[in-house]
Amino acid sequence: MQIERMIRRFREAGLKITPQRVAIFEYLYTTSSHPTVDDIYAYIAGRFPSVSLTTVYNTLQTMVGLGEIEEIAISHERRNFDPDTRPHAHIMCVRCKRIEDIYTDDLSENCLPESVRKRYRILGQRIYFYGLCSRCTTEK
Amino acid sequence: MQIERMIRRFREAGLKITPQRVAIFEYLYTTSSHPTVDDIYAYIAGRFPSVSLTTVYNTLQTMVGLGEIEEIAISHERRNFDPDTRPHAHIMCVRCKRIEDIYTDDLSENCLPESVRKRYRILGQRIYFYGLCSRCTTEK
DNA sequence: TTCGATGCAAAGCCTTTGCATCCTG
DNA sequence: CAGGATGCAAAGGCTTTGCATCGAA
Repeated sequence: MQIERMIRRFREAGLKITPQRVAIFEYLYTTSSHPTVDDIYAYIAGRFPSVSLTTVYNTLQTMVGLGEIEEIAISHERRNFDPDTRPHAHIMCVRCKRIEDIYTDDLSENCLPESVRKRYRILGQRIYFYGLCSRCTTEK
Repeated sequence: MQIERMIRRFREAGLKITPQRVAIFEYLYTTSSHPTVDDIYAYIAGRFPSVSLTTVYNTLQTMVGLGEIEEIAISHERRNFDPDTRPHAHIMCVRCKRIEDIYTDDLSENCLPESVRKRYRILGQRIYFYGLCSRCTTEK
């Protein structure tokens, strides 16, 4: 299971397992969405009233560093995290800001011309779509 | 020319043409890069020492609203703007943060499955690549 | 002359930093 | 027991807001 995996991952990296960190793992891997720092903080604070934002920031940064979660830069308004590191695209509704995963085979690595590819060591890729979801198209 | 075009665009939209705004147009359309708010502010301030950040923010927001420039969300660290609104991708060096344009025919609209497409009115798309540029690979 | 645009200062967010204390390993 | 992790408060950036003044049309 994902949570056990993260615990192992942290241990192997010489990092300590704290109840706060475990709670963050739990939240990340049992929520289907793409939580923000505040989403995570709100949840953890429900279980550890004394938890600090600092801890949430630290842990998320550590997990990003381990390559276990990814930051989604789809919007400057918010910083969302994605515990699913398989290559996939995202679509955000510009009105309700909800983010949805898009899984597809064609992730257009191919759109990278040779001229660029030979001047970079490619480390990652992101594909974002923006639109109005059906709910927001209807409302008002 | 681009600057004249923007002036016309603003007039048509019932907006006023001020020297500050013209200076912003000039900077945007004579710089090949992907400036941040501060890049733009620094330039304008060189010509209008009294210019305020507020004016830069306002004008950029207005231009985004008119669809004349685009915000690049490739990084949460900075907010970059792109005066080139033709569909194209970007690649950022994760070390020096430089952003480069990538023009290519295959912009993988196709990677959007029917199941998603029918639930959204698609408004835009962004493709970002992350890598290490040759200069940064060599250095240090 | 009018109403939008500007500039300044203050307020607001979000994120990071410093440091003493805590607790995992 | 040692060193990493936590929590708190303060500092820092960036962006927005409010408001009086200015100036394009």
